[in-house]
Amino acid sequence: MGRPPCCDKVGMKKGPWTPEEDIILVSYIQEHGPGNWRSVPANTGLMRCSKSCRLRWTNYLRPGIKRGNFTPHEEGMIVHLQALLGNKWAAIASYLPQRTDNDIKNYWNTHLKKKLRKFQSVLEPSSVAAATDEIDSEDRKSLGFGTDARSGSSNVKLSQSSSTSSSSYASSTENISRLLQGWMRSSPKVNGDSIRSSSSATANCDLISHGDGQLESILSFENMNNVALMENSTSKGTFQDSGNGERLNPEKKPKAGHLKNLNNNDDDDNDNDNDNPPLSFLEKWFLDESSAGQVEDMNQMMELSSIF
DNA sequence: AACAACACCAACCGCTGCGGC
DNA sequence: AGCCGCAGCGGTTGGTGTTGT
Repeated sequence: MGRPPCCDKVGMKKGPWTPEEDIILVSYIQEHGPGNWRSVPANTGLMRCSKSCRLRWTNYLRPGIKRGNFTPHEEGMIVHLQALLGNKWAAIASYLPQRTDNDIKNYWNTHLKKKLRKFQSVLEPSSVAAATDEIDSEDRKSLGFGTDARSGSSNVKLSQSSSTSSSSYASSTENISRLLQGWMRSSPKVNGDSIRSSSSATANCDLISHGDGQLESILSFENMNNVALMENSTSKGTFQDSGNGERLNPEKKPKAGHLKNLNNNDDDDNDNDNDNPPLSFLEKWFLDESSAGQVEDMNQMMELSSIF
């Protein structure tokens, strides 16, 4: 039994969104702000269910979304966080504010899982020699196994087709997003700082190419600190985009129990959360792990990943 | 050039948990 | 206290583009 799906309503449109629909949705949200999704179809005349509207907004139209290739740093973050959190894509996405959970999930399923598998198979004893040949340097780098100094830019092309399916329409929605960036700056509901800080952090992420240490791309102090600072500076519930605040605010996550679990509930009554940034556990973890035992941890991570 | 297989990703589906009544 | 509606989340699917034969 159960409740009938919200989209069963006769006349509800499904499938890809058209630019016109996007514009309607964006204009509406521009005017009323995100949230109260149920009222969106009714008030806009869109023949879409509320879920569909929310999804379209959060995964595609929301300003501040970065599309296209994942940087090695982002990859590393995802791998690391996935090992930590499991398939809690929303939680993972909260640490990559410019990426949606859907994006990360897709990227994990289509790229990273394979890479990790490849790594794992290659790391089997007796095949270590072959490993260096089988794994291309990009994989090595993005998975955190360091780069050789020759490999230059860290902004490697991760997937030959990560942008292949970007249709002409995709770029038009990018335009919509760009337009919204302007709106965000002027809208009182919007915390433009979050976007700006995110952008700067990402810019830093893009610059990682020290190339000498192992796990550099994953565990760079600088970059972790960027993320942490970013979170800290905005952690009082403001680390969110103009949107409904979902996903971008780790403090909201306890709903799903992600970080609460992480923080080891021994202390979770200890309501000094206001003093402790939500990332304290992760920060420590990252920082500790980055300073020692990196390879072991990577191996451990690989083991964890093998579950999938 | 045509077809098949593969890869990618936007969108959907169904479940869960929270909050209001 | 229990029910109901909603938002959010994670898994899955289907359409489309790309690559290989």
